Amino acid sequence: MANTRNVRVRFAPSPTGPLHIGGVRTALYNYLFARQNGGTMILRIEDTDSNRFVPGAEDYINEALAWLGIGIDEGVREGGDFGPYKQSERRDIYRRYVKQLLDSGRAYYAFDTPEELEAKRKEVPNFQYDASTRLSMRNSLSLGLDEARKLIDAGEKYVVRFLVEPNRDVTVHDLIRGDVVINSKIIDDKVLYKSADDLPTYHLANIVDDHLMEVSHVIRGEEWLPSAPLHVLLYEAFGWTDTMPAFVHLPLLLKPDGKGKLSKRDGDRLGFPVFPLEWHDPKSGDVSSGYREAGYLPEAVVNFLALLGWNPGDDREILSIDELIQLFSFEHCSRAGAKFDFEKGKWFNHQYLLAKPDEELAELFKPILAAHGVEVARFSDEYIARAVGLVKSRISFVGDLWEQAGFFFVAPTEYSPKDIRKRWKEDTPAIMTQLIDVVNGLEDMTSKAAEDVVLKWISDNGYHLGNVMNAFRLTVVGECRGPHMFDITELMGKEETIARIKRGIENIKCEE
RNA sequence: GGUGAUUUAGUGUAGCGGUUAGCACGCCACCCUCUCACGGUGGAAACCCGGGUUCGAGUCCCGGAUUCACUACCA
Repeated sequence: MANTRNVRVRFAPSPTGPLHIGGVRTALYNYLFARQNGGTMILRIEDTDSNRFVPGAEDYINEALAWLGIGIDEGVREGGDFGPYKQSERRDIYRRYVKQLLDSGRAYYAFDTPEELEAKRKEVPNFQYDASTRLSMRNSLSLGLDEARKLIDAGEKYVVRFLVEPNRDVTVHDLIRGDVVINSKIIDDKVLYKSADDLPTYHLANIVDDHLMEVSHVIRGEEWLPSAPLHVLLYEAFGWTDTMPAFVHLPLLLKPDGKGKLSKRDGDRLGFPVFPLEWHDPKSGDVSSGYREAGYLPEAVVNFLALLGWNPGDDREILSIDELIQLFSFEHCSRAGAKFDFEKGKWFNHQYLLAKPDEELAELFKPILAAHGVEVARFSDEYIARAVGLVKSRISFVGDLWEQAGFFFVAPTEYSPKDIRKRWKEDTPAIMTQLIDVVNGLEDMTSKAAEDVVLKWISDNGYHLGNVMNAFRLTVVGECRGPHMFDITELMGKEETIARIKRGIENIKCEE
């Protein structure tokens, strides 16, 4: 049944902080699958833990998904026929279904306090609230329903627990892992609802919402695999097995070094972002770096993330969002966790930067120029775009543009000592003085034309090509690197070129 | 501890009984070259271990080990 239904998937984050890059990938896979099948992508906010609510987190999620181009069809902002899409606004619904479970004897009231439970866990090693222990606890099964009602009427706080029958093999059919079978005896009587805040826990809310929202495929992280059997049991208890969604548990994103799941802290520890957008923690005031602010292009992040745990089945790596949508499949999802490789991410960004039109990169460069005190208006769009075009093969991030192309906008005030030592000889100032005349006499500043003249002058005078060219470069760029020399001078023009050579002669002192 | 998942170069992965085990990032060398890049060429580098099945196993089966996740009135 589930296979013939309309594809409806959901991304269901908790607003407990910034959206983690692993969560972004889960959202992406949901999105790709939805688009591929002409389905619906739902964004559901799972805020059933009132204690962990973080202001700003929901906005962050929306902004991050929007930046990455992960479109949402139904959600808090988008609306839809299956709302509300925020769990804290669905209390009435959950109450109704909790009652259904209670009435059918599939759940019961429990009065044990968190303190009592903690004490029990200390006292009994590996304590589990289940068929073997529930009768020794304070609940409507051990106390009797009448007694339980009295306690509730007296205002005692309670929870509703799911009654799990032991010793049943529960099968979870996972689209990338096959059948996973586990025995129900290792599942505890999970808390489904807490009277203290009149809210369900994840498990209940999740199943009810997925059912009501007619979700066809549950695509989520592998950390949910152990609780999937519980979810299957819940679908059974509700009598919804016919329409139970298909399960897909994605491999986790792991730390690049060491062990374990990629965590919030790894970013700043290892020097790369683990969040899509920069995040300012409202409580601690801490700032965590984001891909957007680090100069990543959203298409590159999407492409990189898509390939972490999935492949198209061939050697292709640079894939547009449309290609990803077309090619995505669970069959080609890997099963093991993927270590996050920052270097590869950098390479992807580089590829996308190379492919991006110079004019677009120029627009991204302008604010950076301004931030460095450059009066951007003094330069034409064309000048900026051409400068960007000359250096983009050597950048990984938009932010690298300043380092690589800054000299097009500000003449060097310092010169690389290392390069001076290597290329600025005793006779260099004299040769540079001659070069001024040569450049001044240039009728055509076009790269090739200028190159022909200057190179001929060098060879006619028997000068050392490398030394002269690098000294020239030193005066114009400030160090011995950058694009083809005559591409630079073509763009800068005769006047500026000569001015820089003059400044170089005055300011560069050879140190023997 | 228990349960489940997992396992091909440093990393991400292809492979779906017979391949010199492919690709990409990173690394090294050379070429290009006025420099730094880009690009090109080449190189080092992998089937977790042990049993089986088979003429033949990275591919199938069993056992072990590994790593990861879960084991909350968190998701």
